[in-house]
Amino acid sequence: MIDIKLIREQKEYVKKEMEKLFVSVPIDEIFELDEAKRKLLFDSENLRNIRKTLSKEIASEKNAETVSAKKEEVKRINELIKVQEDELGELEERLNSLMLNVPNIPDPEVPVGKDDSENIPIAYFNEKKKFEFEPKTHYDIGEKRDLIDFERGVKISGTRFYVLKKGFAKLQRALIGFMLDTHVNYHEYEEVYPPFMVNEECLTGTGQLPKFSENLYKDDDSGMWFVPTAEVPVTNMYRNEILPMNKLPIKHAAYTACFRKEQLSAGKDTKGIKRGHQFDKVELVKIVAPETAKEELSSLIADAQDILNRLDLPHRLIRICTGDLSFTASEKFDIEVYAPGINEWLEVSSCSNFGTFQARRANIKFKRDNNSKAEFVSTLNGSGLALPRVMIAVIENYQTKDGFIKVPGALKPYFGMEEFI
RNA sequence: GGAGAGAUGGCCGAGUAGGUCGAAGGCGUUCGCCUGCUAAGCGAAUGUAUGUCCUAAAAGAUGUACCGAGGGUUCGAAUCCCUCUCUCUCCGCCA
Repeated sequence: MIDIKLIREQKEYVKKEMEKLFVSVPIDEIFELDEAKRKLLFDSENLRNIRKTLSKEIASEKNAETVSAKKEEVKRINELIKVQEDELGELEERLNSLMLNVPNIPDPEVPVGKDDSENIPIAYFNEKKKFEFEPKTHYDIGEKRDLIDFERGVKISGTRFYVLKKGFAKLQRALIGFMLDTHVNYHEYEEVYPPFMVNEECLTGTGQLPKFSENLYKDDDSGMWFVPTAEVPVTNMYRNEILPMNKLPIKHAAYTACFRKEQLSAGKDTKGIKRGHQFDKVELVKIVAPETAKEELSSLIADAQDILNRLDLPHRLIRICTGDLSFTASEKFDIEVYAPGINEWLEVSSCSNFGTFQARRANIKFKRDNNSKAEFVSTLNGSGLALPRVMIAVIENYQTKDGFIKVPGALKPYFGMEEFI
């Protein structure tokens, strides 16, 4: 949520920023609702003040007639208050629901562009590998060697589910361990293992709700939601908290499964394990003082990239333009890894700075010292990394001519004596 | 799932014949004094949200709300009533 005061005091500026996002946002309507709300609030507060005074007078008044006269007066005032506050409640509800759908304001450095075609690849890392043979796709290798079972995945769950077997199941497990270990041992993140199911406030707090409910799984019985990313439970660990400055920055690395409905047109991205309803991910989450957010974003990106560097995988960094920013982000970079079999750049991480946008929704604050007032923190996160696509990259980049996978050096400790999958 | 107890400010903990309670007291914290330094002692300050006035802004002044959440009774509720949530203890069940 953006600060309503921005709309109140700099309406035209906010409108211009929203234009950069190429979305239509009812800023004028919000502005007017806010005006009306404040006026009503002022009036009803004045009435309450009068009521309070009268009530106190009743308490000390001796004369019975005066007492009952004043009681009648307060009753009349209460009726007025009731009318005003009903209206106020309605206004606030409308205002709030509109505000919850206002996206974050982009950072000034984000290039203006209408959609993903205007994202900018800003750097390439690690050479693409040269093959003396035509590299196969991960799904060809997986099916041929019985390392992925797509049919049984569909049988037990449905479309876009698969079963990893043997070496591939182990590879995923090794990658999870490797990623967590790297972030904890070399990048100073604190590992957390959060619930995979959360209450509704969490999804509102990080901004998935109310706008994106159609992409989330929910258990109607308990009212709990399956996490679409570890960002949700981990950021919300600090919901409604005021953190002391010396706790910041908080850096967490968390493994979770992620669940998304991914209501794509049938046939898109259906091959392989690139996009499923359930996937594993190691997520990096930071809670920081606002003035450090931009440098923390840089180091977060570097931490995510480090995984790919240690695996020696070719990848590139993409700067996301305004039109392709996610709802909650003020600035975002994607990391894409190259997979030679399917010949695609695959998004394995999306690193975002949310500024105070999520902190406002989730009410996460900090105090610079004991006497200073609480301010909103900035939150950031990025995948570190998404498992299926790193799997694809490892499988396809490390394949041998005869369909085996050479274990990358960084993963050796997780494979013991095995050199090939 | 069954039975009982409870939910007050950063923490502990008063406060039920409803009124002057945003809330005693203690601890902690901050600032000042004192002291060779530290401790002790003394003094002061110390919640959040939101509105209005003032200001270039901050500061400041002032209003309102908040004693788990929501609703009700009343002129008036932390205090009474209802619903819900959570925590603790005991029993049952279970990986």
